[in-house]
Amino acid sequence: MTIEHVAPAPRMKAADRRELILEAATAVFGAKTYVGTTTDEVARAAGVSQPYVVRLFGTKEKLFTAVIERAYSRLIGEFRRALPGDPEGRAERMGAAYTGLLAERGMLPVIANSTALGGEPVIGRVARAGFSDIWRFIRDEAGFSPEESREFIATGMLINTIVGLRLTGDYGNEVSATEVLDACFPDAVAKVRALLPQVDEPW
Amino acid sequence: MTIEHVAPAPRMKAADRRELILEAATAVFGAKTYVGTTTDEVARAAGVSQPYVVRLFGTKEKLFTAVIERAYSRLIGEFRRALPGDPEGRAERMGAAYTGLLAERGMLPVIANSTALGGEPVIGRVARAGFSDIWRFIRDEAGFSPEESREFIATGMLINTIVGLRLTGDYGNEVSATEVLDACFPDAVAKVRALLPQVDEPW
DNA sequence: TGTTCAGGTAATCATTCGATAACAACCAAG
DNA sequence: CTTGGTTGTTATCGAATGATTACCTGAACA
Repeated sequence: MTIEHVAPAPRMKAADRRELILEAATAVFGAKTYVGTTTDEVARAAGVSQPYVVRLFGTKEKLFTAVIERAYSRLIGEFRRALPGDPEGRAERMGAAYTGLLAERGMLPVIANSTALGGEPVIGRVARAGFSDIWRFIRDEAGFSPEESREFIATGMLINTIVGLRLTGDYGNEVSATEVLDACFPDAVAKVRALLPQVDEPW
Repeated sequence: MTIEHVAPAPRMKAADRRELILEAATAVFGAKTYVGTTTDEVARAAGVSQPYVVRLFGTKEKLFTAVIERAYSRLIGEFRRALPGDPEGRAERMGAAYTGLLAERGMLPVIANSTALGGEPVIGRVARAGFSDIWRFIRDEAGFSPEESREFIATGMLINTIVGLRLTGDYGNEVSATEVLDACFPDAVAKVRALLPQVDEPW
């Protein structure tokens, strides 16, 4: 635990502090994976003490599930805002909404990593629920056909993989990485690239 | 550490023992994620002592990278065996090779999880290298077009996600899981479903 | 102006877990 | 046989880290 005598954090309503910690936690968990990050790192990123993080969320696991739930919730919110308008461009707008959310620190890696945690008893349930919500939204609210849904989700998973692997960092330097990105995002390479390198930036 | 007085493991050539441990480690890492599994669990799954696992591989991290390298290597091996024959059915045969490898304990979750670990300095390099090898194989040896490659990989990532989330098996009734599966694998639902539930079975 | 409670910290504990050391049995070669 | 390398073990350490406890402090309100 880092002992770092510091002026107490300025007073704040617990709800606001919670949101602030969730934002910081998203960034840290996103950069270092669930088990790889300590509650102390989250606390320092949020500018509070480690015990306070634990007290506000109960356990590290609960903190993480809160982060995941928030991420999926935000994602659906973005999708919903992209809904109205010409039905023709709906998929494009929703895709843009997705990449838009990527700009938020840690948001995408958290979502991407969550899909690999189905084996964890508690976290897995939350991750499945989040994914199911997305799927239902796409089918019911957005009205995608099965084939459209599959295509849309698959593209999202591909983005997740590319970001998860940090392949964007190798673009231009490594042949295969360059090729993968060119093949997967013929139109949007620049956009995807511009958004993602910052994923690991120190907090 | 589990103290469990046990008759010494029967003697074996170190190379064979290594392979045996790698197989066991694949199953355990696949079921519980990298940081979630202990070297002691791997050791017990392999029927040897924990310190011996560490000594054979140096560190837990090196053990895991060995597991990943082996997984991608096996995967390319399977793909290569599916290559000869009518070029028309090549993609189908390779897909079958993939799902075939899934039957091996932990193999798929290890590959799937590896794509989320690009942020780890050492493991990330290995994961990227493995993915790049697959990509190069698909382009160069299998001769897929960019669009075919993208489609092929995307489908694989979708499978990874579904398995990673454990949308199959016992959890299948929990959510719209069957719907996801039906939409994503209209032809192969039965096959995929039959293969995957066993991912987490106790070792 | 006292008092009460929410917001927050410092100190410390209890485990867990990867790693190390030291030792023991087996087998092959000279 | 005995000697040396290989295969393995038991015992134990040390660091990391999530959680707990006890305490402090500022403001709102009577």
